[in-house]
Amino acid sequence: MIDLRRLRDDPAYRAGIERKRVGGGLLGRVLALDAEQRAQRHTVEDLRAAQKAASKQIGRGGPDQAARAQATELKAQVQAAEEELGILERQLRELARQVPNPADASVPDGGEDDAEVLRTHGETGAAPARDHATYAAEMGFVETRHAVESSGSRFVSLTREAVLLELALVRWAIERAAAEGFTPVAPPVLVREVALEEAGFFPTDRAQVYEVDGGELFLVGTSEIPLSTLHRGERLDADALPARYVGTSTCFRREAGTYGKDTRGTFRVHQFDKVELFSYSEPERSDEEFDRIVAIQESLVGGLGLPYRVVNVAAGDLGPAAAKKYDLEVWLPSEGRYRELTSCSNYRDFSARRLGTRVKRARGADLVHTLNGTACAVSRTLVFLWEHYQRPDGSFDVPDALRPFCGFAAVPARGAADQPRCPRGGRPFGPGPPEG
RNA sequence: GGAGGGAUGACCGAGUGGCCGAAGGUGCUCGCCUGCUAAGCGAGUAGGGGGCUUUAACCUCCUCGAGGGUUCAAAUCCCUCUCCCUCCGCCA
Repeated sequence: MIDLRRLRDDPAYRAGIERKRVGGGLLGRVLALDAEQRAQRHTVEDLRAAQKAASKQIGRGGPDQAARAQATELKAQVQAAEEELGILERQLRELARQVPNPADASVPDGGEDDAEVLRTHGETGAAPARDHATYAAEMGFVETRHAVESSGSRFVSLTREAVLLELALVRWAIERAAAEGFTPVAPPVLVREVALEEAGFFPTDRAQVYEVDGGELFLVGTSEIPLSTLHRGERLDADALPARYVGTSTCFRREAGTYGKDTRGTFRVHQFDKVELFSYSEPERSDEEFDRIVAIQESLVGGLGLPYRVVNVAAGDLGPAAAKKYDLEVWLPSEGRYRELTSCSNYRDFSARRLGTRVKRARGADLVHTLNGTACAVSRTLVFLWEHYQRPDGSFDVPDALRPFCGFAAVPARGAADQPRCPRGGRPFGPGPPEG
């Protein structure tokens, strides 16, 4: 939710919203309704003050039929005025929640193709013998046929060593985040609508989430949602900030509107596990916190030895809640281009306003800023590992960072004939021979 | 799944129709006092919205889990919802 007062008083705030390609007229209608609503509020409050005063008089004096009749009349007026106010408030809220968080001044103009490359790290290489999807299938790291039969397209089973790699990635990312002061959380993956709404997802992203239990609950697309409710309705002491959490959960996304995109492999799937960083920050410190999260992301992606670049996402591609977003894009050799692996967003006070999460100040309390960033999106990370860590002989080399967490250093090459019909197909499951 | 009890300020806790945004206590802040500490004494101490405004002050409305209702008047009565607790049943 945006700050209506700033919208009306602060031209820069409004300009930041307009850079997000807000449909013409929306802001004008919001401002007009806002003014109307405040005027009506004034009317209601005056009437209600009169009614309360009259009511107090009755309480003090004895039975007085005339005073009661007058109070009854005032009551009717208050009710009528309140009804009008209620209508205006609902209309205003409905419109206001369509207004996105303004883009920061440092965000480039434009859309998907206008991200600004900030820095590049690591050497890009030639395409491997097999792309990630072919390789994963050959190695028996994924099972797609039966997963698709039982669940549909964009569902896969991870199989054999890939399962241990997944656990290793999750464990590694959580430990790294914990070492940076992030408290581990394994939150619920089913949430009420209100949680999505307050986290800044509804109404815009409604088509992206799965409904469960007749619409009572929703499967989260990211643990950011339950993490954002951790301090809902609280006023935090300044010394409790920044409050940092690292969540791990399965994430569910409908991926509506992506027909035909990234249909091979596990690059884009409906269900995946993800480790997510989330910070609550004092407002004046959130830029610092943002840089800190990005630094952690770079150390994670860099720690896997993947060549990446950091891009400053353009205003039109930010999404409603983010004021600023950096993506880490990793080189995908088979496609010969950088693809998004992680991203970090500063929501400023946009979701804190609905969540009611504040920090105590000498006088009063201010809304906190919330930030989130991917630590490790497992299925997509595996895509990059499968291309960057397949050796010429077809074996798979486990990145050094993960070896202590998965218990093997390599997986021997396997051909098409080596694939089990299913994971329990009578073939030995387990780590390959120790490296060296 | 069935039956009952509960949710009040930073915390504990009183309050069953008006003088209650709310006793008392704890905590916290400031002051006093006492070699230091502890104790003691005095004062203060909710949040949010709107108006006005440079800020503050001031005015006003809302908030006693959430939403709705009754009433001139609701923390208090009624309804719905959420959450917590106890007992019974069921399943691990």
